[in-house]
Amino acid sequence: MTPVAAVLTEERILDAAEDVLRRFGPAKATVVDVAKALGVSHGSVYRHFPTKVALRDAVARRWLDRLAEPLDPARDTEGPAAERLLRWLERLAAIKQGMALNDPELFATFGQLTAEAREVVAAHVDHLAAALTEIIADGVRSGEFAVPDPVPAGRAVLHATARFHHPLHASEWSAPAIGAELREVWRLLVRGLAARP
Amino acid sequence: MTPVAAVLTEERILDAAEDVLRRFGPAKATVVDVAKALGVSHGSVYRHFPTKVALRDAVARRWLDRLAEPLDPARDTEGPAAERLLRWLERLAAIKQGMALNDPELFATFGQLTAEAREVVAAHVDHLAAALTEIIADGVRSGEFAVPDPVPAGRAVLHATARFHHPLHASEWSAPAIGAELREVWRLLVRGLAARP
DNA sequence: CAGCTGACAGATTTCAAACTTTGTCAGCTG
DNA sequence: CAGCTGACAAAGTTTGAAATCTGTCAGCTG
Repeated sequence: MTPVAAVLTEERILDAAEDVLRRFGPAKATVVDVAKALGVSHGSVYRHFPTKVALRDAVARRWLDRLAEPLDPARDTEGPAAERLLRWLERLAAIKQGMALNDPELFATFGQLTAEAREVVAAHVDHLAAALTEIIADGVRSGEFAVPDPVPAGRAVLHATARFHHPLHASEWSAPAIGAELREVWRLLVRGLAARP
Repeated sequence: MTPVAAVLTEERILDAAEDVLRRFGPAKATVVDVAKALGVSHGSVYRHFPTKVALRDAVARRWLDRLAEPLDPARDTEGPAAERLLRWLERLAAIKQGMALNDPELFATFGQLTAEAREVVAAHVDHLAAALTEIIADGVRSGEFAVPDPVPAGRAVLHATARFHHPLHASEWSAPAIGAELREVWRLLVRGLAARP
């Protein structure tokens, strides 16, 4: 919708594609729409991205990276690891649930990529599991937690809380008790991670 | 396919409807198909079930009950509660995963009912949570577990293992590591349930 | 007269033809 | 001559008319 005559960079294409996805959703967005928004022919878009799928993946990658930024464990180092873990899980849930509310079409795109088991989503999941592993390893270092290996523990915590952040469960997030349910699972998990006295 | 002239009971209609659902799936099965299989007009089916949805729910109810039978905690009382819990979770996962493989159309019906949040599925989930609560309460009685209230704990364990039995996650069940992942989550959960020395 | 039938209205689904989109590439253009 | 265009084939989607399905009910039948 802004056919400005400027160099056609990957950056500009991604911006336009994200906008088109946000407005039309994954089902209706087309490469022609993206080209139209840039004021070029759709053939030009194919000079920068080999397929529509590659373009969509690139949009998702950028956008999942942006989204995961506030989940860097280095950003919250106050208090016991158990509490940092709860805050992290609640932040993740809030991010996903907020996206589902405020950006339903981009969220639907994310859901589709997850259903298709795209590599970009696997990378995002690995990133989240690594953040959990970091918090758990930190708890082990301080003597608060005692697990043989923080890596599978991190993955297990992510799996055990799938209901609260996995896009497949989005329809369950409107239940009023969902926050209490997350805390109940967290309670069990931190007792499981905790060192014996 | 067996137009035997006999009394038209709810039982016989449910049998026929289950068969039709199994063969055609939730998307293509019609009330006319069910009537045809019974050798009656579709109007007759409506004398016994008010709507197609009610008929489908009744088939699902009967079939979920049958399916949950081997999950009665009274059927496995050997050994520590922690191990009974693992066996129960593995049995649940095996039942769901086996159904997805052997009866894909009925499983798809179940998935649809879950997505639509039908009451019949809520009852099934309550039943499963109650079974978990029973195993946990048993562990508390024997001093093996120490939780303030086994009821929310049972629900939390069911939620934390959603990835391994919830129909939304069916596509993830073909991963070879899925069994190990379940045991990893279980390990964390039983440590969380366990009494302090 | 209890239980089934079959005709019916309105809603939903199917199907095939028309149209749109994807991905390629020969050639134009600044 | 790097980068873009626009015409094209194959694949996929939309559309609307025809067919089917759902749910009702007056009347038939054993």
